[in-house]
Amino acid sequence: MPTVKDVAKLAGVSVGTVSRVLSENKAVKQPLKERVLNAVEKLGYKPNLAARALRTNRIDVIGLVVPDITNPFFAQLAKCIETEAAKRGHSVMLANSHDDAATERKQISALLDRSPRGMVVVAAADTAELGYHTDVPVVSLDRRFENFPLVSTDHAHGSALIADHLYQLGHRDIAYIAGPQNTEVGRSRKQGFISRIQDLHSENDPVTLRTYDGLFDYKSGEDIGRKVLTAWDDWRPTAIAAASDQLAIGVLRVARDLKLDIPADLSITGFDDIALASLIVPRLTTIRQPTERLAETALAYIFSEDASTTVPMKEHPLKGEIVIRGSTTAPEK
Amino acid sequence: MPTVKDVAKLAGVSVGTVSRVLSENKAVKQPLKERVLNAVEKLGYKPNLAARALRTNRIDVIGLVVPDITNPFFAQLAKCIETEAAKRGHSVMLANSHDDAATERKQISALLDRSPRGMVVVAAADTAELGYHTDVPVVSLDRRFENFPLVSTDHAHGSALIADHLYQLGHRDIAYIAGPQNTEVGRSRKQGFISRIQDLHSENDPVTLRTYDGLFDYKSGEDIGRKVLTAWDDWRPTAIAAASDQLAIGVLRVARDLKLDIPADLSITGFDDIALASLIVPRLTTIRQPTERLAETALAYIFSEDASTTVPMKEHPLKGEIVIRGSTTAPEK
DNA sequence: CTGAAAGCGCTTACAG
DNA sequence: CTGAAAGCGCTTACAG
Repeated sequence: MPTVKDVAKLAGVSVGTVSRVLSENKAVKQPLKERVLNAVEKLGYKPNLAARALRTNRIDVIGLVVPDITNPFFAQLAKCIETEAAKRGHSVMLANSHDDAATERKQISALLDRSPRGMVVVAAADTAELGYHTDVPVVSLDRRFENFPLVSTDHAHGSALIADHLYQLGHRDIAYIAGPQNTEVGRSRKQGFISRIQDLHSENDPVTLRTYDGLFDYKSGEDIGRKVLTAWDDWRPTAIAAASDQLAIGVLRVARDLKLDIPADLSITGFDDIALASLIVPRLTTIRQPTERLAETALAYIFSEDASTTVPMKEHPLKGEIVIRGSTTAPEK
Repeated sequence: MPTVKDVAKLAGVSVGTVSRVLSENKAVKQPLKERVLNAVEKLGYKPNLAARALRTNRIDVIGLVVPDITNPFFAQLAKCIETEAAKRGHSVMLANSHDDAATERKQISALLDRSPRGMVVVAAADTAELGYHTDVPVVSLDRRFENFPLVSTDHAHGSALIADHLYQLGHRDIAYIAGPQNTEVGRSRKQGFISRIQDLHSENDPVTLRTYDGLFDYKSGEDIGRKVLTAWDDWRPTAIAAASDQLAIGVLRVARDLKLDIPADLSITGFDDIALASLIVPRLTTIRQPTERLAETALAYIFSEDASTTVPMKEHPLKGEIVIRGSTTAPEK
């Protein structure tokens, strides 16, 4: 592998000049610059990234920690982060926390040890405190990690869109299956839904809402869905709003087992718009998270001055949009 | 950040000794070793990975290039690779090739520039030649990249298991939806299926098999499924075997649109056993790929002597197993 | 068994 | 505008 030295020799300049040509580009005059570039070309020179990293104490890598890359939403997010990072010539280092605080901590410090340019973390649900003092800019994505700035969708807003949609269709008996209440995401989605329903509710035209807390996964959807749907002698919702697509799909599954016709007998909504949402039957009405913009915003922060100057980031959550598909309709009279 | 120097000073030894304690461990006598370890502890010393990389020309990182991390099977694979790498103290650098040869090439050389310990690549479908000459051990996973050693499932074997299963259920009119025929995976699965059916076929008890070529994705399943299922006046399969779960799920979707009862009217099978396969209704009969063992084998190769000595790897594909679920049953008389 | 020293390949003040 | 030189933090022959 050729080094700066080889390039310098071939171009008849000093290594400093080679280095300058390869970076600042200014300063160096045209004739020299050209000779260097030619030598680089001829030798197929590629800078040794480790040496550069040692010198500059910085590496063109973004660390990314997600709870589970197998979760379609996180995979989507990871893909967008990778794309955004690539735009800036950075690679991404991926680790799974398995939604476990201890593993998360281990993974984060493993990545931090490599002194990446920045760090994006989608926090584990049960994240614990662990006081980092690092120069690496860290940003939370989707779920807040510690008290690092958070880039996320406006969950309450998304939930309100769903509430509006169901209300407008005529639903007045609604069940809400919430995500884990030890997560900000779970809480804001639930809160946003409840408070919009409260706004819509009136004495003349009352809305009955029952909420159930679960996790974000399929299984939770199945379990809670079964509970809700087999207690019909008591009370019967005409619509179930779930805090995630995976929950919604779990509910859908149970509903089908129970021979219900979706959406005729029961409307179902999700949240996230994972790829699968439009592949199941019926297609799922849901909230589309702006994943590209989330990734873009997270990386923009990392590369911004603010990240290094400890200026707290202005957090303005990004709006999602409602995607109305076949899983919702007006309730039967 | 403390350095070896600081540790050495505090422990009253030379930096060489510190380094030795941190690596070889042998050689250094107990009393000194202890002092060093104490100093490390007290200072919270962590080695500078860039410096180490510069010196050893090696970094504890595995590069991983997949066509699309959003594809559930690749996500599964990535997760297992990450887990295996972590066991050996390595991090994973992830890149998506978007199933495009040019992007793949770019991503691979970007990762190679960082001189990782090894490189795992799940090739893009339309991979092109690009003659790498690198010291980094490269291994192909699932789909062969160039002529690097391949770790994969025995696709033909898996397909044969499906063929056996359908035949034993009594199916004699079968459609096979193949994956892309410009990929080894697509070809072996198709070939394995066809040849097993040919073995089963006899004059007295003939089997009719029609094959259709597509991609591995949902959409292809929908498109081809529709074509096959709406041409029933001509010929009617009682079972459709698809070359991937995603294809199968696409077929399932169309079948439902056409008011078919699965499996009563039509049996459907997939391949891969992605998480989704057991979440849809009905659950999908499919071939489970041994993802953990695939990841394990790929990394074992990278860390083996063979990888550096250019000894060609013995490629023995790993057997998958059939998972029989609700999407298959005996055909109606 | 341990220390002193060289050197990995860069970048960047410092002169001129 | 360009060169000579120091130094980033390690590891590893080389002596002793």
